[in-house]
Amino acid sequence: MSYTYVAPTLTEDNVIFQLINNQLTVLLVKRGKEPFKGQWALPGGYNAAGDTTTDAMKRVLLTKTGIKMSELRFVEQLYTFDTVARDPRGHAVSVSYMGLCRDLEPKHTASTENPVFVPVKDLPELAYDHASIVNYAHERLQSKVNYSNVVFALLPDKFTLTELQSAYEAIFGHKLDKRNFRKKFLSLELISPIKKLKREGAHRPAQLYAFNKQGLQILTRSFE
Amino acid sequence: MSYTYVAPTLTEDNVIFQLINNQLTVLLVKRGKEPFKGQWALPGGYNAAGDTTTDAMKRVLLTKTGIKMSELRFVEQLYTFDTVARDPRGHAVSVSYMGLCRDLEPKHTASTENPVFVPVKDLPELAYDHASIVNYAHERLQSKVNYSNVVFALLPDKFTLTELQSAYEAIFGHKLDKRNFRKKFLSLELISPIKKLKREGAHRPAQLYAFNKQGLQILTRSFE
DNA sequence: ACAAAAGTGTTAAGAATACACCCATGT
DNA sequence: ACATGGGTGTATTCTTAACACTTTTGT
Repeated sequence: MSYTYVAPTLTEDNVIFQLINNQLTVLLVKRGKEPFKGQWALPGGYNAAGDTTTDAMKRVLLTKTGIKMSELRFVEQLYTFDTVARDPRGHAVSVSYMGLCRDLEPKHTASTENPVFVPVKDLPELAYDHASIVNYAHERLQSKVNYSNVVFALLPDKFTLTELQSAYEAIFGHKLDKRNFRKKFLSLELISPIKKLKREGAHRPAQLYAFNKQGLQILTRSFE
Repeated sequence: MSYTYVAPTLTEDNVIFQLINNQLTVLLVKRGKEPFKGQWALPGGYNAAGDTTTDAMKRVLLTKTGIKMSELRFVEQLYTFDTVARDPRGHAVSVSYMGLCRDLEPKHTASTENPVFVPVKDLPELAYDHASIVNYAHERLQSKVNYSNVVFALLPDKFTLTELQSAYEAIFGHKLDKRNFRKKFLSLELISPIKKLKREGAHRPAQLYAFNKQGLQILTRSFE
């Protein structure tokens, strides 16, 4: 069988989230070529023979947005879509990944105009089926923050409880009760206060916290 | 770029679960060719250009196990693995799917010896990375029965509460409390008693139940 | 003194858990 | 009459949800 085998086009698409001004944003690029020239799209591209899907992700991200994969604090594969090919051949298979980061500035690169983080609440029309991929990623993130500490990847190393709560609110898209949030989150024993306060603005300084462990932890008792 | 593009080998692997004698079983085939000749493996194969991943699944299942995809009562994509190729070329990308069914008998086909449902608790050594794929699928199923009615796909249309509980126990791998299970499951309002009893054996006949709705339903209030 | 965000507890309702006996049938 | 699996309720603990005022700072 294998001697006549021809593989379908394999592509790779990325949903990179970041919190900016207490808003959840996603990294988009403006396509410089047909198809969908001039439209906003997720940064994505071809996955060539010899490259694993993470190799492809690394290359695509760097080429299209100037972001190094090592700058992402959390990466997870999402789903593999049967989709429209990037070229006129028609059908393609596209593996999508979600990445979480903080404080990243995408760079203008040769192959794309204007990589930029756009608030998820206010997305422009996207090329291909990318709107549904963003949606899928957002839902995954929402459920993941519920049963893990993955929010660490979107926060600075030292953060206040208000910043933490605000991250959850940005991800869920709704407000949470301050006292209940603090009580519940502290009971998970994922974070501890550090010997430092955040002094900023004309108000009482805030206790800073840090996560107890680096990396992903899965909770038995879910959050929200 | 696309004129020099060569795609990696794309394959497709299936984890088909079924309940047999109150045990969760998974469909395996004995490989007739190298590599891993003579070893047990998941039914899988090539995904060729022009075929969507579900096209590939349909073909692979029918060819290797004689099972029609339409006989599966639930299908869900699991994960896409960077893995060892089925041929000596090395690297391949493999999309895996989970399927749930009941009362299916796999058939001996030209391309495989002995497709057979094997208890998940007592798996033989598997080819490739298939042991970890089965494990991944099992975890997905365990979490999915918790927040959905997906267990319907493994049960007959009419079933007793004891059969339902036994399905959960087979999936979780541990016993559940009878009174608490019944109280909790009935409170979800997914099933209703029908006007029929199951009479079987020298004991009190059992009330039969049916799911209220066909197809997958997601719960807000999780199960276990 | 005031504006602004930080911090803090209690009550009530609902959910989860632990647990043991009687019921209806076939042989 | 007995063996077999079907069926049922209560009390306790834990979790969730609703809710408002005081504290500390900078200006």
